[in-house]
Amino acid sequence: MEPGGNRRPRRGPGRRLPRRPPRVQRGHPRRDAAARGRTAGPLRRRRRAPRPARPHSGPSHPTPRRYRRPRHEGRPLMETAEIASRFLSFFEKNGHTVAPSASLVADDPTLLFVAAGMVPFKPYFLGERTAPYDRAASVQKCIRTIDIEEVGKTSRHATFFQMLGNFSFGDYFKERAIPLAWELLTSPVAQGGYGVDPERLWVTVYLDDDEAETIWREKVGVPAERIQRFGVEENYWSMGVPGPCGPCSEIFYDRGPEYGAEGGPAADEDRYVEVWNLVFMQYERGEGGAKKDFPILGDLPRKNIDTGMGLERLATLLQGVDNIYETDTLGRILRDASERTGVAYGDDERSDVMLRVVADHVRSATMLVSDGVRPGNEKAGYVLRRVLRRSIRNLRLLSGTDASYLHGLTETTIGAMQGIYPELRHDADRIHEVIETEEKNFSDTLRSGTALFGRAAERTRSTGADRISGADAFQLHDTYGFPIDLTLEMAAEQGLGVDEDTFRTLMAEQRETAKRDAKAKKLGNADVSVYGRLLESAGSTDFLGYTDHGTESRVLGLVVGGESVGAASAGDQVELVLDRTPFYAESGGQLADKGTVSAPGRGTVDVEDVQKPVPGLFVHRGTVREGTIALDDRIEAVIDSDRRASVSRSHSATHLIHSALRNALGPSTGQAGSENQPGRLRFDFTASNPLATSELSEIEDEVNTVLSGDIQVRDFTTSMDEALSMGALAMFGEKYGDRVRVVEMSDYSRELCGGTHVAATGQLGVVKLLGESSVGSGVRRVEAAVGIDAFRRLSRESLLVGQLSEQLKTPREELPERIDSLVSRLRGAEKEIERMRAAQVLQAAGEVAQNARRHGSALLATHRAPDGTTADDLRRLAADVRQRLGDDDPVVVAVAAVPEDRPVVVVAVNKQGQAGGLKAGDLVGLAARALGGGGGGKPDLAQGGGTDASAVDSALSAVEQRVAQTS
RNA sequence: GGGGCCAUAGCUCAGCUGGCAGAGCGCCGGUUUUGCAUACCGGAGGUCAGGGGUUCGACUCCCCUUGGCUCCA
Repeated sequence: MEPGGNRRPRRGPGRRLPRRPPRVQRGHPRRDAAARGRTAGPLRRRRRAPRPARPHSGPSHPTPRRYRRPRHEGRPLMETAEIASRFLSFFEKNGHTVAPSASLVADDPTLLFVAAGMVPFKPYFLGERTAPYDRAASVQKCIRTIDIEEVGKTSRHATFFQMLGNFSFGDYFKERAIPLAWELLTSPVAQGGYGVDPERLWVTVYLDDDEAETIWREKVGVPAERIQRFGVEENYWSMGVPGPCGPCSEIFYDRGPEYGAEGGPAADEDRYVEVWNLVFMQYERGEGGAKKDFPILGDLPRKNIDTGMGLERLATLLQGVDNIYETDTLGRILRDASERTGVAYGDDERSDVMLRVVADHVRSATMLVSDGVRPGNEKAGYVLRRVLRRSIRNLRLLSGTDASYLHGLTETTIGAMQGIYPELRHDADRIHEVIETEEKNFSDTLRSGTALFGRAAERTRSTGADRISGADAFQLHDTYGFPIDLTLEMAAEQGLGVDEDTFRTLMAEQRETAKRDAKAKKLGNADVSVYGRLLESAGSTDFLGYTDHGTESRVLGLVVGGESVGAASAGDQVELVLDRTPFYAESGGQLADKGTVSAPGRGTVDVEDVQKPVPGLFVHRGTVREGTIALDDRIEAVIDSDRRASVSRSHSATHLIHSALRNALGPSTGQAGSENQPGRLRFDFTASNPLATSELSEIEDEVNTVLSGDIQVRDFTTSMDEALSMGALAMFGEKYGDRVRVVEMSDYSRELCGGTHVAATGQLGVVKLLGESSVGSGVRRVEAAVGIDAFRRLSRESLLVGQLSEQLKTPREELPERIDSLVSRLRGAEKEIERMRAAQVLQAAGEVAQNARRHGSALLATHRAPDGTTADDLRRLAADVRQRLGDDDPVVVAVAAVPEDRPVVVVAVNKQGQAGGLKAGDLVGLAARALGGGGGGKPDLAQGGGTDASAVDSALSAVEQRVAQTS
């Protein structure tokens, strides 16, 4: 850490750095170091020496804000949106289906986010699902946070990026993928290509992939000297599990001699930058220990193509700028951050890094929120929180103030990105709200953290140390979320250091325990592969439950204790996979059906739960009630129809409540989860404030009015686009482009939904909201009873009110006022009693004081108050008597009583008494021991007690003895 | 998934090794009559999140539940 803190990096004359000269004139430009990334070390060590102070440039001359525009003057700049649309139309022209970007939140439970362009297509490559097309192309949003610390320090690390990719599912292979990529890159701009100079392109192929090399040389015409061979590390792809694998071929761009040595990608990674990676899924790989050491089982029956080209990186090259942060989109955000904070870009490496971090993080946060992620303490929400808080922190460092720039920057980000993602504009209000709420939460954290820091600093100084301990710094970070860089900075401001080594050790320890734990958890996860294999052998389960409550079917899979078995017998916990099923598997908040699966004459299974551990596979969990059940058995599957009907009522009610909520709170209210049980439902939604009671009853009223209209409930299947254009509500993470099921209740409610519903809303009977509560920050929950359960509840409550009315002899409508008045009268009466009792106790004070006896110089007053006198009263009495006896002589007052069944004793001693060695605590301890207990307090007033109520008098005389001895 | 912390007046929070539940702001009343939070005096306001335990005695110690904050994965 540098002395003096770094709160205002650009302030202070010594820090001002000269603007960089244009890059071509630089012998060994600083940016090259940045481009070299991780190998270059922390940036601040590469800072140049400051230039002498600039000549005085006149009064009231504002600091010029400089931002280096991309170096493209004189030729048209191809904007990122244009690069993306060219990519898609090129492949569309070549027979590809354009697939819209999937949500950043991965459909795959093993992944936190979509981190590569091929993720949405993974099921097709793995053969889990049949692709609806042979060829596809996409621009895919991606989030990757592993390198979050590198962001801004290198030319290409970002937490959010977009991948251009074309995919072939058993259709074309190398012979077509290679020329297509080349054609798009090199064909002239006027003809829809990117117009890259072919002379600047190099390619690499895998060690033994002669086939690819031949295509490059003969079909494309790349000279042999610009083709290089790379090994497993760079040019071989596999997923680390059995499945497809194969060689890759990459296209590199030569940025020119000023960036490094000649000799192709093998020689210099900074000069030759990777542009496009073509993956040829050619072989089937087997089980293997190490990641690069596995057996090849043979050729894949259907070979696939998966390619990926980083949109930001391509834009960097096509726009002739130095790094991804200076391209049109990120550059716009960066420039905005620079203007808002008043910190010029290009002046100082450290503030440049911060500006880049802000640009990247604000963009990531905006995109994440748009895809439905909310800041939280785990998983996706935590990643979002981290990037948001890092941006706020960096903005504060840059501007040197606590001012908020996030709203404006988010707005700029939406403007910069809406060309590719028009939904951002539509979601703008919600995005702003989420981000600003988090900003406020972070401020609260910082405020309380600052107070805690102050205490830690005080503690440090009081022990004479000059460094805040690592444990304190870690506690601030771990428990209170107070960032370590802030601790360092504030410590420096107070002339203190921080024990960073210990801090790091503690951090490493925490990481270790979390990892160990995650590993232990893996054991439970391992059996997911069982279901993968089942899906492979059995195929997707046919779901008949929308229309049928029972069907004949066949047992295709049987799992006991996580292992596939051939048969199970009575008492076994089993998991069944059927050919087809009427059982609804828990999803979309709707609980699973229950029922039975029986093989006539052989055995019966009670089905308790149904889940889809992998998409498409229904797993029926239950217990074999009698007989046996075996693979290939012909069975009868029947669901519990009453339960189903009840759950369906809840689900339909959920849709009505959803609509009513949106009508009441506005369209930014989104569903955040739900659970439909028989007769009861729970609906979570986004809202920053609690619902007023009046709003709740309005919503309830609206729902019941609508349902009594007995609207037909209709469902149909359509395309996602069609559904959205009809205004159907979709949860986040819904797969775009797929066929979707829509459930509609005339124009009142229309939602994408896979669940089961009633035929008409009249079947719901009545919906009763039971209450509203908070689930977490920004998310609230309503619960409701539906149908007969709702009726019974209302009926019970009505009965209860009747009972109250009778007991209080008050008409029902007047109950609230009646209770109010009863409560306040009761309180008044209690206070009066308290007051009177205290007065009564104190009445004795005069007499007690008069009866004080003298022991030597000391005055001792003892008194046994009547039973029922409380400890509070005894204290008042003792203090009162002590005061009456004055300060002239040493005074001891000992009073005792039995408030309930156990005796209490209080001793008061005045100043002189204490000076003479009479301590209330000691005396009371003496008395309390006589009572069979203990006691304590302060030297002037102490209290004790015991269990033996008959010993009160001897307790008081024990005090008297001691006083007599001492005085 | 695994840790850490917190819950006290309407709000923000103090409350030490268990012994009388507090401050600031806000609110109400009075005096003052005002240059951007006017000053002064007085007052009301508490199931110390809920439940159990230890103890003569629990806001304080232990356990459970609920809610919130936070870190790591």
